[in-house]
Amino acid sequence: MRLVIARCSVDYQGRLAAHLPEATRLLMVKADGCVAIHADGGAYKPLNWMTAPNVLTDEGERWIVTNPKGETLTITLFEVFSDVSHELGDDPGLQKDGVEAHLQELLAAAPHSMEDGLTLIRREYQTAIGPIDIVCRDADGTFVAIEVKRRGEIDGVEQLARYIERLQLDSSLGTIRGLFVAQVVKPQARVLAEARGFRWVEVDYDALKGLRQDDLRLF
Amino acid sequence: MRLVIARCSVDYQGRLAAHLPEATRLLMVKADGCVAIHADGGAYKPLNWMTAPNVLTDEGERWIVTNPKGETLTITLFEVFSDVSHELGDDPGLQKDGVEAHLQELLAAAPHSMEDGLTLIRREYQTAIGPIDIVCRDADGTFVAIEVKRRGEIDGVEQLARYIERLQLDSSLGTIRGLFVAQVVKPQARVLAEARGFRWVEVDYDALKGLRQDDLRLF
DNA sequence: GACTCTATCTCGGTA
DNA sequence: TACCGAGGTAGAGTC
Repeated sequence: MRLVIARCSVDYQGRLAAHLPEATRLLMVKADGCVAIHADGGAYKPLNWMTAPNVLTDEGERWIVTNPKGETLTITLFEVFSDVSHELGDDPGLQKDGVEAHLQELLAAAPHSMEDGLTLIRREYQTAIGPIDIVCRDADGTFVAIEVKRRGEIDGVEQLARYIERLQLDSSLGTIRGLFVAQVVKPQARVLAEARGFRWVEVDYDALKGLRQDDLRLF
Repeated sequence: MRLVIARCSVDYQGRLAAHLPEATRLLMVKADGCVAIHADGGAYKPLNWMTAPNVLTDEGERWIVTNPKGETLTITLFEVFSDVSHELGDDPGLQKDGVEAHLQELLAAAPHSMEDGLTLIRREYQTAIGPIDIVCRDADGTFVAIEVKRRGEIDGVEQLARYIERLQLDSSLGTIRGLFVAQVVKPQARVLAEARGFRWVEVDYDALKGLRQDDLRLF
């Protein structure tokens, strides 16, 4: 990684046209060729950038970055205050915990935590307008389409409505009802879900993790 | 701005939990207090970060960043390779050209490029739930509500559906039909638009710009 | 301040 | 590879 602090102006021509007037900024060049131009505020997005793959031509007082799509980033350097390079090596990467995918996985492994008597049919059930998170069958044998969110808001309910509408058209599953599951279901989402005839349930992520721990201990 | 290159590990506890194992990375601290941790690849998003407002406690081998929402970022430093600071000052900011606003402007100036026989009624037509990008009248005198996107995806179709539903309630415009316009309309969005009874059209931004040039030459 | 929508989104997954 | 959805989305504009 190369870090240059310099007074510079920048022009980008590509998906849009953009210009940065002369000022002092940080130029960051990563090992994979990515270039980012940062000001001293406004995290974390750079003012301007170019993503890999690209080619950096360093003519000293002018850098020209081009990529295969024909986009160009032109940096004109007026004064360089600092220029340091350091080899960082590969990064082992970020370990995340608590995202929607994980929540969905835990729920699929324990459908009863959403509603008594549910049995899993399938995760990521494909339709023409996208996958339904979880499909189950309830105690009466009725199909239940389940939308999982970390935060249950209106657009999640709409998503579920679309899927069910679609399923009714495409398939011969008979009656399908909707179930909206989230760690927190916002008031507006509750109202809309009920208006659409869907049940909604709040689930506890940490309790689910505990459940999973118990499962692991059993086997 | 302070730039530290160090072997470190990082933990974030907040909207989710995340952990970065020990490795060499760039730590960027901006004048407004924002902290970002970058690896030597990947545009332009940091591996981990904390946005302002926050408080950085520098205990030498351990940095603890906390914000008013109760989120914490803990950075443990094992070895520091470089540590430079530089005052950048305020940035004049980015000047952009060529985003959705511009596309909308070009289309409003040339409604026939979306559909033959359209005449412009109004741009940014206000409703209780937000503005409709463009409202036109077609050859038969029917009102047409138009949603403009650079990339036409499902969200945009839903947005159009909400506006039209709202318009039908609020106004006495009679029948209103929807038109979904984008440079690219994704397959799922096509399916949903058709299911909702909306036409969809793909338009060419560069051709529209050419059109505008021609107009300018005429006057 | 709360809400809405855009983005040169980025990033990861999958067909 | 292209497409699609999630995001600690961030950031800008509006009410």
